[in-house]
Amino acid sequence: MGKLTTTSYVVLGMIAMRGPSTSYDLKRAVNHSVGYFWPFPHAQLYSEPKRLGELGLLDLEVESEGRRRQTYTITYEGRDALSAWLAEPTTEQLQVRDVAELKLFFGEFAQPEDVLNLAREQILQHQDRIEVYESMQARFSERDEVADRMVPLQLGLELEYAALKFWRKLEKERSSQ
Amino acid sequence: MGKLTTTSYVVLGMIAMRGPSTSYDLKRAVNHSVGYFWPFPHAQLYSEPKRLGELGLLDLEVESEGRRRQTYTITYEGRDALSAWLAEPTTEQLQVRDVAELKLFFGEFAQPEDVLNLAREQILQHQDRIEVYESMQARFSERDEVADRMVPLQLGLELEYAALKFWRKLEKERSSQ
DNA sequence: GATCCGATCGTCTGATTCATACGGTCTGGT
DNA sequence: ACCAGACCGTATGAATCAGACGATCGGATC
Repeated sequence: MGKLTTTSYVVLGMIAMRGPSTSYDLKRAVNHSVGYFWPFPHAQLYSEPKRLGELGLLDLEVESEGRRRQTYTITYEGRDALSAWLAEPTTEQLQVRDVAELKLFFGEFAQPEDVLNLAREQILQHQDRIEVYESMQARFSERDEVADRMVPLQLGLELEYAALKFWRKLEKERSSQ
Repeated sequence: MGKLTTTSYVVLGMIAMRGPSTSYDLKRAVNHSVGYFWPFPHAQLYSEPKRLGELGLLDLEVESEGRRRQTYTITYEGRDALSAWLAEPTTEQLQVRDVAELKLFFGEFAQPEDVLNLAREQILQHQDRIEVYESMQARFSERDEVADRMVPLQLGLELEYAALKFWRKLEKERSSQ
């Protein structure tokens, strides 16, 4: 009932980081940062802060002019909850979900050229994503001194590199046959 | 209504690979292979084959002796559906979900030693997982000639290596301060 | 300043997925 | 015969999901 999910902590953390924020602010901020290793639908950025408000972890001030809109601020209790969570041992495993790998796993039932196409698609996709990560890094390092925020992006990037390298190798092997 | 999800194709693929299988067979097979890059709750391995049966993609034979149990076999239609899916372009992105990265992202709100502990935890977890992957690979290469099945495990392994290397580096940096 | 349009913003919905508890069933040991 | 512990299947309410929809805004145009 009053239980906090990982997504709750994303909300708390983002508001702690950014200062007072609206749901839409969060939505945009999440999109090109934390959304890359903790995806969830944006609708939760409207329902979750409301819940956290009721729990006393966020304060809210309504700007009633025009579009109804709430600005959320983190409370001391909110900060406490956040740092308590950060101090807890982390039991959850890194979780990967990738239909491309899946298709490769069942590759024996595909036409060889389908597997090859798959590899080529994946190469392009990973290249794109690497670009995104790198521009994100550039943006962060320009105007941000907090290294911790950049570091997970670094891991995301390395995972992308590993995947890219992998599919490239596969493409090479398959196309030379 | 009659739409197939990615999980449907996991079921189809597994039965195509293994031959006639019960839900429990699938559960065990999925656990230490495909479950690593397409996780889902095991209950779906009971409901989903039933649905696929109704769609004509699986045949089922009931062994009524003792425990009620169904053995599923893939039909020609099932194989067609599977290879059609394999031939489709893959739009879904590689998806990573990792609360450890999340905690690091919000690391500025944690005690420095909490971040260090996090890194140490992660190192152990990734080492464990690497062991699991390697023993899986060994098992596969012993008794299996189909290289495609091994290859995604290879990617999983590389992602784990990247993560391990990353956390090790972090641990080193932080512990020397 | 009236109108229009595309971008911005928030809410709602039903469907799917989820974790996990629970109840049966089997095996082997005493 | 009984028990204990593994094995197997189902059921349930809660959480999550995608994405359609509606409302609101800013500013371009006349």
